[in-house]
Amino acid sequence: MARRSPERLTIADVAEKAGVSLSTVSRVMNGSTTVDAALTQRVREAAVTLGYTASPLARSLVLGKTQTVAVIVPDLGNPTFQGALRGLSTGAAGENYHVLVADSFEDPSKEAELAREARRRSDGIVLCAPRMTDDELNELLPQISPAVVINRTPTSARVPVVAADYRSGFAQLLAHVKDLGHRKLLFLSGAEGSASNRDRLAAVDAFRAANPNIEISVLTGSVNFADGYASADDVIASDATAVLAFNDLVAMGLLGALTARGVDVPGEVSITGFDDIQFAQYTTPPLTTAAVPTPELGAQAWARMWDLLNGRQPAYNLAFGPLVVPRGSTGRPPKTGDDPHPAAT
Amino acid sequence: MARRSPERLTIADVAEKAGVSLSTVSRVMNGSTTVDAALTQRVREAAVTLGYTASPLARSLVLGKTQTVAVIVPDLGNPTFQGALRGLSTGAAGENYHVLVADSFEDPSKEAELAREARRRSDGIVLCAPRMTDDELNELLPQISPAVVINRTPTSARVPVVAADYRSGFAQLLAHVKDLGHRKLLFLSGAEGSASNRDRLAAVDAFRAANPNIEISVLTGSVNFADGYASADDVIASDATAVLAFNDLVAMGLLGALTARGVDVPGEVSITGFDDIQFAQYTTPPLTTAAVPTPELGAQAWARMWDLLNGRQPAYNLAFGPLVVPRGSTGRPPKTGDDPHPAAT
DNA sequence: CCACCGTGAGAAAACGCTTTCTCATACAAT
DNA sequence: ATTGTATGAGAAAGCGTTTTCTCACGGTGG
Repeated sequence: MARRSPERLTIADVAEKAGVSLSTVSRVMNGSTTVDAALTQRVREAAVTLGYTASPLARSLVLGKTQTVAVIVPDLGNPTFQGALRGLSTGAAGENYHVLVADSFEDPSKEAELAREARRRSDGIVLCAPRMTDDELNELLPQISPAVVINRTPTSARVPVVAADYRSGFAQLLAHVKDLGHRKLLFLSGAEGSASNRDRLAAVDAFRAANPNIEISVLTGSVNFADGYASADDVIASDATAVLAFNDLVAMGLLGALTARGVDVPGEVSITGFDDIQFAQYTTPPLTTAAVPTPELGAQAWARMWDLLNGRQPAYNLAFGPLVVPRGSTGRPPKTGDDPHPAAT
Repeated sequence: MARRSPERLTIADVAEKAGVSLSTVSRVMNGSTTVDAALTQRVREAAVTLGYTASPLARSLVLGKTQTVAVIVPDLGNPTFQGALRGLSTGAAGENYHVLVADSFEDPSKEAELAREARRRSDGIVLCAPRMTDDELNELLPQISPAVVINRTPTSARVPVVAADYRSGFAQLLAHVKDLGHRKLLFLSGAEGSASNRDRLAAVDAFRAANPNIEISVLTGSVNFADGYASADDVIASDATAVLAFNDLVAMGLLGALTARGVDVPGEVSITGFDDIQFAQYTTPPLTTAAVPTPELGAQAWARMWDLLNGRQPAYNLAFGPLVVPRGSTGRPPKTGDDPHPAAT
């Protein structure tokens, strides 16, 4: 709240100074035409010399809108959500909207309450809650409407969705390593029950069905650097020739650990990430990954929120098809005797 | 604002259901002891069955506080501010405070107005405004009090400051490359007038005075990847053997460009960054840099804001002395005939 | 010349809460 | 029995706006 020591400036002060009633000042400030030109002028001057601006709080209370949207993210440290936040913030700023941000710290049990509370302080919610259950989500969404959901599609609630198509992106990555000749794959999957993880697993299942001769094992629970780093031993123990990490963070952690152990990438093991965060191109070797335009995700989320706020039918749901960016971390598998399908040289 | 379609639930509804007056409900909700136990119970039950929670807006208006702090950052895409935002958000969440975030897009002319507007919607401002002039800052700070400033020290206004000591950090980096034997240095400086850039320049000046035999040239205006990448030609044209980039982003961009041109790092040119962002250790070669604990910066900023909000004397100002993390991107300079002080082999 | 109407400005209600003020009740003290 | 004092609850006054309602004024038409 603004300082109250120098007696907060109120609309009454302006009215007094201009010699008119409160109502007239309000009318002038809100651009009502039904005010005499001379009075308008007087009020304007009074407001300027006093340095008056209406209290957003009082306006919000009577107008029933806060000029604010809230974003719920599971982890502010995650580049994906940073990108989305940035895109959203840019869009909101363009319409003079403010952004309230809340970090749920990957705790699905907090997300709903966080969202409800944030909703009361804002005009709408942009929700990134990959780990919340479908039931919770379906129950929550009607309560916090208007809402826009990022990176998952609620089963029942009708709500605008902006997402990266993790399934198709992951399918492309699988095809990429298959084309390179890998026949023994390992997927370092993310958090159990995370929506985008389910999408990746769906791609794995489809791939398995289509390629019975290719073996894919799954190791679960890797979402960040440390997890990737810690998985190195398991990766080595499996004798997979290609490891598909849940995301770039995991891939980079794994890459670091493997390099430290003297494992050659991609000579002995190929690694892929996901997201194409700004830094993926600077690893050693540069990381093959699937590119997700996160700021655009945020921008599109804002576009839909803006439609909603203006009572318009929001634009179509959107799924960005990630593009595979082949870089140095993937290559042909090492030639070993037990390769059932040796690549033609 | 919450939905008004299903007739927003108000304190009057609870009062009616419990058969008491509004005042009593309010007293119960705010933990006043002067309410009969039986009534308290009735009110509690009514509130729960109705699912009532007081409107934060109305409370804010009458209480004069919003339970919200605002952060102004110059660029949400910059890892330094992301880290600070994260640390701050964590601290605020711990006290049930909310965080409003505004991105000034590196535009100093917007920062002041952004801060003033944000201040009116919050109880305090955490300001990262490295490029605002001292005069503007000194004028602004009293208007938005309580405020905490990150990464610069206002000349006149008395305000808590939490900062990384860029000068000492940069001095250490200079010493590091000097010790390696470099005698011809290049500083890719940041935005003219940025506070943390001035600090680095101060370190350069002191270093020059102390080491007249070492040549340091300065190239100005690099703050991100692209700038670093674009500076490659200038870097090659200067025949410096060590380049100190403004920050890790610039260093990584430069590194990428030099690698692409076939320049050996650190064989031909050594490179240092600044900040030690999470990704600096994954470049090729890993980046020598000075580590700044950005989340801690945010956490400490919150601690001071919290003191301020509670009318306490805020904790001492804090300057984190960054630590040099020597990695692969720096090494001994190449031996050339014109080296006046060839390193002993 | 009077009734009527449009124009524009002030008074007052509303937004949903907190808190002070006021008052009724009950109990202890004289 | 009567005054005094806790105790606890309701009435009402804000907090700073917007907006509806009301009304005064001056000009037009009959």
